[in-house]
Amino acid sequence: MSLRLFNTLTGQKETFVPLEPGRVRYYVCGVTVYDLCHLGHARTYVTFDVVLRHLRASGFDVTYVRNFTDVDDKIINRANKDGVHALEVSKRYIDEFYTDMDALGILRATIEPKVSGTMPEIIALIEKLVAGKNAYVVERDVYFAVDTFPGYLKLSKRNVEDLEAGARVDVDERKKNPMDFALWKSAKPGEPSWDSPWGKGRPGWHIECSAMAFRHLGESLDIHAGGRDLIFPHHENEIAQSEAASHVPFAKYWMHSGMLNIDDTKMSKSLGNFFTIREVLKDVDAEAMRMFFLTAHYRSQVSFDLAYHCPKCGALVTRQIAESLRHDACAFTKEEARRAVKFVGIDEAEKRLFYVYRTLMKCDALAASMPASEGPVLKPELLAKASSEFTEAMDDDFNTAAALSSTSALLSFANELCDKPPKPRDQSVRTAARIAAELRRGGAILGLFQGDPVKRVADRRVRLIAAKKIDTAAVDALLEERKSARTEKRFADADAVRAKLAALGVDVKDTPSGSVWDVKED
RNA sequence: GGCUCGGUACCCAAGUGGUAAGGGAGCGCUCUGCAAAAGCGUCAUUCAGCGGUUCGAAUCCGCUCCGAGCCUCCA
Repeated sequence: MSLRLFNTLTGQKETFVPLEPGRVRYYVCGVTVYDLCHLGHARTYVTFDVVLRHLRASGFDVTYVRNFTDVDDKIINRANKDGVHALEVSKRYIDEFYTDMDALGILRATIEPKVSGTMPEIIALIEKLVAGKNAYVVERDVYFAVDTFPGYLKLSKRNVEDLEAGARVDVDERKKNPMDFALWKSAKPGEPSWDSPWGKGRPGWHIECSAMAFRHLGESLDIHAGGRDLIFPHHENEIAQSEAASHVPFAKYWMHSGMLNIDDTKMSKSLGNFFTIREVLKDVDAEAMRMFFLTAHYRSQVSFDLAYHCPKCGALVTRQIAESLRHDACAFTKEEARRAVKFVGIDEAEKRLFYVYRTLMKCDALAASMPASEGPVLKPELLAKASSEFTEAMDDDFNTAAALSSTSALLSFANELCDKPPKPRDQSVRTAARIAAELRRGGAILGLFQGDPVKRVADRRVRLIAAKKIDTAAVDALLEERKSARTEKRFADADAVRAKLAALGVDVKDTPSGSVWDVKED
């Protein structure tokens, strides 16, 4: 089996054949650093992080370039608003970007260029386009002439008439065609600017990516990726300016990730219906968020569902009620209402994630109970099937949802095995070790299951105790009370104590070595 | 208005011509003094609707209904 991926350019799944055997030139459009990242960014970068990991696991030597757009109108606006220099704004949000991406386990790119560090290349590229008559200078601005590039709109599969019918294109008399876009914009007073043959100014939005890709990867890339919303105009314009200058195909494969919706509408800054990554991570596990994204195919649109609860009585309420800050006799603050919002999909993913970690914990314990030994394992066919299904799913256009489901049989078998290891014991021990290794192998490609299970489970417990405000001293006291009731065989009393503990959100588990407790799952 | 994509069980979701993966919830069972965890079983004669093509359709074609995205800055 070989890797197949969906190419936006051709509209179909194709076998992946890199331009140079064994090597992949991979470019992903990065963020404009003027604000904190939201969940939509998280989904996109998790998606392309998995693509990177799978390419590498498949044996490719990947050069991964992901840029930072640090010269842009929105950054300038932000700088003016905050009364600081534009570069301070971008520096700050690059740091914030790393904080969020690191939390989500997203790997650093091989090269992470910035627009501000690529000016000579950008200017040279624009000069080349002007010299080749694909671009023209008007006063101190430079525009790309879309009519000079026959392949224009081949990626988004539109035609100029359709776009013009939209009638939302800026009417600028100075452009030869309304679709022409700026390569260089002359500086307005107070803006950061760079010297150029056309005077002080800065690059237009699209040219930077072409210049950065050319500089670090050459004129032809294997894969160019980004969010679906970049297909037009951003990627379309990148193709036009790059290919007009180089006369070779800019990227062989174009990959686009689906949008993240909230309440059935795309999450976006302009609509204001967004959650920043970090505000959601206050309430949920980062790895669970990552897993949530991977339970759906990367090209499909994912809905981020919210469940609204009354902060006072806990009842499930409608969004309208939650926003009205009043539910029957309960009244609450906006902050309380926000804290009571449940992220349905992530909560579900978190349950599954910790089922995996508990399973790994049991496998590790069994594996460590005896020195490692050589020999056959139990159900080798189950292991082999899970492994090949996982790889096949990933090879089929990065079908992470199917890959994840291929681990199910392995997980239930692991639990069965660890709970009652069949004899001979050394065979069970080897099998547990093999299953754990296989789960971790697949997990590494998804960027999941790499934590220390004991630590992850313990940390989650601490987090849930804090979130549910469980009084551990009270729990311990009740546990003592129950212990004496049990030793005296006063089971009715013991059960009454169990009920009290349940009311506190605590589950008690009686083991041969005594009673332990955990936070009750919702 | 134009162009795309989608509608699969109570919920999430894979599957794009060979007879409906997986997960969550629910229910039943095993284990347990009770419980939890874990395991097992059960849970869509059917894939928005209606026609058509085919030996065979969730998958292909046509129409209808519904939802979303893009056409302006967006991941």
